[in-house]
Amino acid sequence: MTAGSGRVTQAQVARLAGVSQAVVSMVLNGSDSLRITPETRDRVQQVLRETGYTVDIMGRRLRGKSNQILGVFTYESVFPSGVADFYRPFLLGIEEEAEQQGFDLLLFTSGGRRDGRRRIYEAGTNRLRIADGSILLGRHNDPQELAQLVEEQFPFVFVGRRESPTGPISYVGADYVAATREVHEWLWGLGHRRIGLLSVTEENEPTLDRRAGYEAAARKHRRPPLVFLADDPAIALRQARDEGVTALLVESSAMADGILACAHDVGLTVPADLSLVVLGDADPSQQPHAHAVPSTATDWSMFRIPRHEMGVHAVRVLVELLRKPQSRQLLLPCTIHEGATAAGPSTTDSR
Amino acid sequence: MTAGSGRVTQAQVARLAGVSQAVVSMVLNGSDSLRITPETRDRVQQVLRETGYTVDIMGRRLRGKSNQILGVFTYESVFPSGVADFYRPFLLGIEEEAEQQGFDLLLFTSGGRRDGRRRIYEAGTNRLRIADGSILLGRHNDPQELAQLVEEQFPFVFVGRRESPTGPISYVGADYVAATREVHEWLWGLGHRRIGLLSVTEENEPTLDRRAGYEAAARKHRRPPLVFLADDPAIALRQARDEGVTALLVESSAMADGILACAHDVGLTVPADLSLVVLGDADPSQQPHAHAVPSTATDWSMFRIPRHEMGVHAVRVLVELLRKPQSRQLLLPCTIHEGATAAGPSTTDSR
DNA sequence: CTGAAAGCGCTTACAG
DNA sequence: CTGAAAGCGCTTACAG
Repeated sequence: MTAGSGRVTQAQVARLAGVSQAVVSMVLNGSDSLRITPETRDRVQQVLRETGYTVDIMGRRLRGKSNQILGVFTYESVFPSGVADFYRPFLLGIEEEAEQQGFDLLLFTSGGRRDGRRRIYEAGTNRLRIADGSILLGRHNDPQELAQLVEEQFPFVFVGRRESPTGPISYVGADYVAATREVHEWLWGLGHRRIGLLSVTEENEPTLDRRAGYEAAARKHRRPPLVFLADDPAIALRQARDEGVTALLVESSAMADGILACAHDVGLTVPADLSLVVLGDADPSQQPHAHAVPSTATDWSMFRIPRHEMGVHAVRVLVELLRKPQSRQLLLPCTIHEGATAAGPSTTDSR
Repeated sequence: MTAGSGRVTQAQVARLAGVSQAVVSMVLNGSDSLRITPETRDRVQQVLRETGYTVDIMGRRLRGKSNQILGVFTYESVFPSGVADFYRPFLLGIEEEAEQQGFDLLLFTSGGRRDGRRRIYEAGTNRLRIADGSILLGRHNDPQELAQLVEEQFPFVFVGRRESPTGPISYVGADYVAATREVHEWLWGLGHRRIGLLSVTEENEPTLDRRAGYEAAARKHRRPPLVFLADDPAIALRQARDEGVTALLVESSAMADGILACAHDVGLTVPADLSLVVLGDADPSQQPHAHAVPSTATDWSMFRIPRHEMGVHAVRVLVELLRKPQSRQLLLPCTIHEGATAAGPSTTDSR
C-alpha cells in the first residue's frame, strides 16, 4: 500500500486520515489517547495499518526518545573468520538477554577502520548515539574514546573492568582479583610455599587485577611477591626455578604454552616439579596460528571467566542505566578448574 | 568545556563565535567554505576546538533520510549455544560487506517468540521497517510473513532461494540445480550408470532444486530418475541396491550418516559397492546431538555451499535494492569436494 | 559574496 | 476536549 517513495511518514498518514500530523503521533504513543475521539483514533489506526507505517527511529531519537535499541560495539569484527571466537560467549548472553528485555541489537559496522581498528568517533561524531545506549566489548580499547564517551554522558557498559580518568565507567567484569586470590589459596592448601606470578609489563586492568589478587594473597601469608616478566619464557622460567618457585600463576594460556614448551629444557616437569595455573580461560584467539597442534590438548589448571553471564548482565546493567543514569560496576565470580597442570609440591619447601 | 548538559550543538558554537548556526555547518562541511571569510572561518574553528564539538549523527541522518542501517532477521537465535553454528559463515560475509558499504547492522531480538520462533510481524506491524531494508536468514521461514513483506514492498533479500505466490522475492542463493547436475556428471564420468537420489517428501526450495538438477542430468543421459525417499534409510538403501544403484546422491550429511550406518547390514561397502555424495556441506546444526562421535570424521564427497560469499552478496544486492527497488535474484556456484565416499563403480553396469 | 530560512520525522507543551 | 506550533540538530537551496 505504500507509495513507491520508500517510507511512510506520520504526515502522510495524517493527510490520508484527514487529521494533523500531531494527532497521528498521539494515537501512536497512546499515553494521551483519551483526548482523541474514538472515531478519529480508529480512522488513524486504520490508515496506519493500511500504509504499514513504522516510526523513523532518527526522528524519535532526535526528539530524545528511546528506540529500544542497544548498540554493540567491538573494535574488531564481531564475526571472526578464524576458529578463534573470542566474542561468541559474550554475544550469546547479550542476545539472550536483549531478547528477554525486548531490545534490538545494533552492530556498528558502518564506520570503516583506521589502523585496522574500528572507531567510535568518526570525524568527530559519536556513531553510537543511534542506539539508546551501547555495550562495548573487546580487549582493545581506546582510552581517549572512552574518556570522551564518559564526558558526553553517553550511556554505555563495558564488558570487562575499565577505568577512565574522566569519571567512573560502568562495567560488568570478571573478578580477577578474587579469582587469583583463590587460586593462590588453593595452591597454598596443596602445600606450595613459593608461589610465583608470571605477568606482562603492559598495564591494563585485567593484568593489574591479577597482580593485585596475587599480591594480596602473598601478603596474607607474609610471603614476598615473586613476580616474573614473560618477555622471554625461558629466562622467566630459569629465574623462577632459581628462586625455588614450585607453583607459577600465568596470565594467559598462550604464555603458559610458552612456559610448558621450555620446561623440559630447564629440567622441570609439570606438574611434578612445577605447578602451572592459567589465570583465565584458554582464549582461542590468543593461540599462535603458526602452531598446527592446538594447545587446547593441555588440560590446564585455570579459572573460568563467566563470559555468557557477563553478556547477560551487561545488558541488564545497560537497561538500568537507561532508566537511571548513574554508573554501575559489577564483578562476577570465576570458577576454578583444577585441571592437570597443578598438584602438590614434590618436596615441601622449608618455611 | 562542554556545559554539564551533555552535548555541544552547532547553535551553541555559533553563539560563541558570533555567527549563524548555518555558518558553523558550512565551516564543518567545508565544501562551500570558499564563501566564508577566512577570519570567520578561523574564529568558528577555534570555538569548535575549544568546545569539543561533535556532529550529532541523528540530525545529519534525518536530513539525508537514510539511516544507513541494514536489518538482519533470523527465525532462531543468531548466536547459538551449541557447537552448531549454522549462521556464522553467512554473518561473517554480511558483517564484512556491511562494513565495506558503510552500513550498521540491526539484529531483531526485541520481538520475543511465538511457538519458539521469532516473528517479523508483531501485532500486525513489520518490525523490520526500523531498518532501511533487511536480510532474512535461516532454513525456517514463514510463507505468510514473506508474502506480506512482498506485498508491502519492503526491501529485503533472502539468503537462499525462496519463492512466494505474491510476487518475486529477492534472494542470493546457492545454485543447487547446477551443483547437483555437476555431481551427476562427475559420477557419470567415473563410470556410474545407475545414479540414484535420496530425497525427502518435504517440498521446500532447496529440495526441489536438487531434484530438478538430478532429473535434468538423468534426462540428459536418457536414464530414468531413481528417486528414493529417506523416511527409513535401511529401506531406502535396500531399494536402491535392488535397483542396481551404484551411486547415491544424498540431500544432507545427516541423511548420509543414516545410510552409512546401515550400509554394512545391507551388505554394501562405501565407496567400493556404493558411492555416496552429499548435496551440500556437512551442516553442523543438523547433526543429531545424541551421537557422541561427530560424523565430521567422515570425509564426505559433497559440494560446498559458498556461505560467506552469499552473505557478502546479500548485502550488495540489498544495497542495490535500496537504490532501485526492483527484485533481484542471484545464484552462486558451489564447488565439488571429491572426498572419500565416492569412487568409480567396481562392476561397470551394462548400458 | 554572505547568512537567514526551510525542512528532514518526530513528540509534547501550549494556545484555542 | 482538541489541534497547530515549536523545536530536537542538522544541511542546503535560496533570498538579500
